[in-house]
Amino acid sequence: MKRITIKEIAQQAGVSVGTVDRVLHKRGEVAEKTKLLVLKIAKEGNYQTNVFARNLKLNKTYHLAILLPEDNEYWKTQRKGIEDAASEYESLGVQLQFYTFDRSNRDSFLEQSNLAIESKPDGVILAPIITDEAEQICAQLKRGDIPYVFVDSNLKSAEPLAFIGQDTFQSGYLAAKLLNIGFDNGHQAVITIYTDFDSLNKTIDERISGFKKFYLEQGWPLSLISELKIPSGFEIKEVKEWTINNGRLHLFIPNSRTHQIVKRLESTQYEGLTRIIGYDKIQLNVDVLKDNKVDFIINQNPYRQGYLGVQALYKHLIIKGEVAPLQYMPLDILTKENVEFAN
Amino acid sequence: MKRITIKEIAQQAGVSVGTVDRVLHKRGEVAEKTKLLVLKIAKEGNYQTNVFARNLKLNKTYHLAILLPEDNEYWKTQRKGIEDAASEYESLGVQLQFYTFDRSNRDSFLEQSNLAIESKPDGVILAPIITDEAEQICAQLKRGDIPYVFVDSNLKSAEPLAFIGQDTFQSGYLAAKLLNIGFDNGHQAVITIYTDFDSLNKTIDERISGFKKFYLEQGWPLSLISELKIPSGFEIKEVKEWTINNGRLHLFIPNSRTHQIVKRLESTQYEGLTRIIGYDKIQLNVDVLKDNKVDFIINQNPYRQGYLGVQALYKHLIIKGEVAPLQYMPLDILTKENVEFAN
DNA sequence: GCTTTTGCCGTGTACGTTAACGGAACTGTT
DNA sequence: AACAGTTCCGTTAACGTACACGGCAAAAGC
Repeated sequence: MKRITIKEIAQQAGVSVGTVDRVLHKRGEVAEKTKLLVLKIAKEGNYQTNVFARNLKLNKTYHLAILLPEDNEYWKTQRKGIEDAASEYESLGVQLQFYTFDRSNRDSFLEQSNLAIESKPDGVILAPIITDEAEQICAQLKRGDIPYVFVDSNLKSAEPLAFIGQDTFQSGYLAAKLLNIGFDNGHQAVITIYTDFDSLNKTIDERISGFKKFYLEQGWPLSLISELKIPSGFEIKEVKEWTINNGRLHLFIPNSRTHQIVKRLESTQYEGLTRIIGYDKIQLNVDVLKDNKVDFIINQNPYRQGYLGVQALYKHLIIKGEVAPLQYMPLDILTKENVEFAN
Repeated sequence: MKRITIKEIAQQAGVSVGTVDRVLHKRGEVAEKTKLLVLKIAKEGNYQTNVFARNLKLNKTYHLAILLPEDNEYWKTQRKGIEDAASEYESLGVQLQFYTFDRSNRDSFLEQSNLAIESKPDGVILAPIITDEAEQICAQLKRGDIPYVFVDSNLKSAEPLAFIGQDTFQSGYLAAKLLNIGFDNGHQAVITIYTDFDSLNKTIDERISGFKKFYLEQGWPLSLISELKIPSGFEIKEVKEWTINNGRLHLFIPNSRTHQIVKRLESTQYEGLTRIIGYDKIQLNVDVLKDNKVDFIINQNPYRQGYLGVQALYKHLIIKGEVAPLQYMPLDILTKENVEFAN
């Protein structure tokens, strides 16, 4: 299907390209009658603006502000995806500006957000993990008509251009299932929680809720599930006590510190049979996975999240096309056997 | 980092844009001395051709020939990914032309391939599942300087612009692992093979090899593994005989017909305990997965394969950027719990 | 010496869109 | 009738690249 140009529209309508342009851009100053005529011809002629011509003319560089933490490999991978996407789109005028905040510090988030906003970006990618403050910031962005994309966590009320991340509740549900494959009866499980770290985190809560839901649905008593609260500088002596009845233990680690727990189990020379599941394909977790010390890792595809974040803004800003508002990452199950092929 | 334009290069070199253009396009007719000067300035000025300007000028539509089978949902999903990608890139001049062949018929492949080549496409996406003929075709494409991308299966010798698909061997290995989770000793397994269908298929062979490798590595006797050859219009009476010793059976279905096998098991009222794994997230398999009649499905991400195939050619033809030659799909493990989030 | 060939280079136009600018035609006011 | 204000529209110059075309000089040919 061939596409018509504004010049052709102008010819057919008996007006000039300037008029056609005013109609198509809703810049006013055109008689209702001619406006309708132009629109009619445009529609019939399958008019779509030529992306190349538009961007050549505008000759704009698109500044994307990236508002993320950087404290671990998960976030670094997320950044890597963003950088790779940006370098692909570099020739199309996409440029990045990173603003890094400390996710245990609300003020640092606000400070960096304000810096980002002051830079008057064309689009923003952010992880709204500090919810209240993120809502404030998004309200500001909305007022300034700056599109923003969420990665990692969602904040439905803030109505982002797109959310890119995982269904955390369901991932916990899946974790419970995987821990119980091959066992017909409900099994004892321990959830490890870092008191100084996970307690502020909605994501962790949702994973745990999903985990419990599985036990409920199976008709297993929730008393099977214990929560091990771990303060900073922890010891896992308590693990032994929880496994006396049958010597087998299920460990659900709802954050990315699986490797730490495993190391601790080793140092306390725990010998009961265990099945362990954790989150995030960071190198230390991959190591323990390959060593058969962890059975499953659920991957959040941080690289892809970052990549898709940039792509969403690219589509919105440059192509001016539709963007899927909800882009759920798959609930990737990683084992020793397939971890090499995960991204 | 700002980018220089050919006009600026021309100015600095004291020549005209025409000369700069001749240098950059290696069209000759320019003195060695000025050529070197121009290249030097271009390099120092970080020259990159403006994608918008180039494509506006060229005003080309890029015709991609898609050479795939269409006999089942797997291939249809693959096509869907291709179509979606193409519609995203439509405004950039990407157009598709489908050529559908019957994968059990060499001649139909050759016929469609030749049609595709005669259409003088700018790029080709194909599944080289009929290996010998595919090599012929690729040789022709190479002679015509037409870039081609492989999806689904690879053919290393043909040196495609990119291969996009799964490591089939490793996927079989993974399947064996998943079937044996929770069992410390080697377990009896049955592999189902469609004699009229799978026998020509290299992919199936590799999956089975990978499956066996797992047993070997565990030190389990290969005699545990039986192969059930299924002719057209099959009956699965034999299944019962293979499970008398302990009543538990592992089923490995190395193709996408898992749902058929399950239906047969039901109709023969087989009551032994089974764990079943198959391939491909087609609706019928999703149904039996959700019904708890199948434990795992390994997904090949056909949608993503198709999407990435178009993207690879887009990058090569329009952006003129680098394309990763080996793009392995993750070995996606699907269960009842996460199948909704797979793509 | 002249013409012809060759090597090298500049000019000009077009691709489709955008938006500033200016101007014609019309309306309303004094 | 003169003027200002409003509404509507056309003209034009970019944006950076690609390439056809023509042209000038030096080298080659007779």
